[in-house]
Amino acid sequence: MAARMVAQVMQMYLWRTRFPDLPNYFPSALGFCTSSHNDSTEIIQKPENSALLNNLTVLGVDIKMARRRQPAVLRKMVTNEEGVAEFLRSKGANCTTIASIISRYPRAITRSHWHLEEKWQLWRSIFKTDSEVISVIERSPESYFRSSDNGNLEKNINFLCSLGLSSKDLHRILTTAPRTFSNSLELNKQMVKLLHDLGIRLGDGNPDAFVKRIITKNAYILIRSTKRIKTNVDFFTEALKLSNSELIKLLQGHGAEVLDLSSDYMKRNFKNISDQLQLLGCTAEEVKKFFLDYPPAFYASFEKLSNKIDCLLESEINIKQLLKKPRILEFSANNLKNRIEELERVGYDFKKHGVTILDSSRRRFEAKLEKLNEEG
DNA sequence: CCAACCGGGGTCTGCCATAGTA
DNA sequence: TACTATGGCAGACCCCGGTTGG
Repeated sequence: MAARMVAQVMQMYLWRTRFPDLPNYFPSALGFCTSSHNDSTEIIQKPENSALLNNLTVLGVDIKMARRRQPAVLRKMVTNEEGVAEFLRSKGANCTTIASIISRYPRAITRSHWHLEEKWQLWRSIFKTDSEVISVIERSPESYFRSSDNGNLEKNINFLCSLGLSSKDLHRILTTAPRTFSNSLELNKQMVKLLHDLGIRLGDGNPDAFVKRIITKNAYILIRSTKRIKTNVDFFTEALKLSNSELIKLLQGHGAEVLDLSSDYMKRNFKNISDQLQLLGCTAEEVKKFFLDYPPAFYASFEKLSNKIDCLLESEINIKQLLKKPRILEFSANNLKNRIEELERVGYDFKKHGVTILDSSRRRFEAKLEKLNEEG
C-alpha cells in the first residue's frame, strides 16, 4: 500500500517536472484567435469560462488539479456543477468530498441531473445504501463518472447476472473494481469469452462454472486486458510445465488471484524467487511444487519474501520444512519474527516439531504459546 | 482434544494514449 | 479539429477460523 502511494507520488512528481512552466491557462482578450503556424511558441486556445471557475472555487474545487486533469472542461460554456454538487449532497456527500470528487474528475460536472438520477438507480440495484455508493465515488470518481452511457451500464449488470454471479458477488465487484461496470459490454464479453474458451481448451467439464469461479475468486479480472490474462496463463503453463489438469487446479484456486498481475512483474518475481530457492538447494521439481502450493509467491515482492525466508533460516528452520508449509509465508515478516522469538524463549524445537505452529491465527497461536509456557 | 487442511475475507486508482465523434 | 469516451497500464498481502481426521 505504502509502496503504491510512493509510486503515485513519484508519477505526479515526474509529470510536474516535465512541464515545470506550463502556463495555467491563456486568458484571451482576443477571444477565438487563430494560431499562427510560423510561430509555434504562441499557442492560442479557447479561453476558460471564468464564471465556471468562480462556481468551482466556491465549491472548493482544486482548480489547478482540475485543469491538469481535464483542461477542456474548464472551457465549456454549459456545465452542471451546481446540479451535480446538489445531487451528491442530497445523497449524503459532504462539501469536502464533493470538491475532491470534482477536482479529481472534472468531467463529472457535464452530467445532467436526469443522467445522474438514472445511474444512481442502477448502482442502487446492487448497493443497499446511498452511503455505500458515495464511498465508492469518493474513492474513485472516475469509475463512476467516466461513462455517459447508462444503457451500457444496465447491459453490463444484466450480463454479469447472466453469468450466474450472486448479488453478493456483484456487490464485491462493484465495490472493489468499479471500473468493471463502466467497461463497454463488449470488453467484458471478450474477457468472459477468453476465460470460457480457456476452460474448454483445458477440457474442463463445465466451462461456465470455470469462468464464474475465476471471476468470484478475483474481482479484478474484468478490469484487466485480455492480453495480460492470456500472457499470464501462458506463462504459468510454460514456467511450471503444467498439464491441463494442473493448470485448471491452479486457476480455480489461488492462481485466480494472481492471474491479473502485470506480466513482467510476475516473470521477474518468478525468476528471482526460483533462483533463490535453487540456490538454497531446492530441485526444479520442488520449486514447481512450491509455486503450485503457494501461488501468492508470484505476487509477493521478492524483497519481502526473501526477507522472510532469511528470517526462518536464521532460526535454524530448514528450507525443506518451509517447502512443506509454504503458507507460513503469508504472515508478515514482523509477525513471523515475533512468533519465532517467543517460541525460542520457551525453548521450542523447530527441528523436532516443524514449523506448522507458525501457520495459525493470532488467537490459536497465543493459546498454544500459553500452553507451552505452562509446560516449561 | 488437537493438529492439519483448506477456503474465505478485506481490498484497488489515476494516469496516458487514441479511436471515434460532433 | 477539439473533445469525449474508453482501453490499458503499473503497483504488488495478511490474516482468520470452520471442518476433518486421527
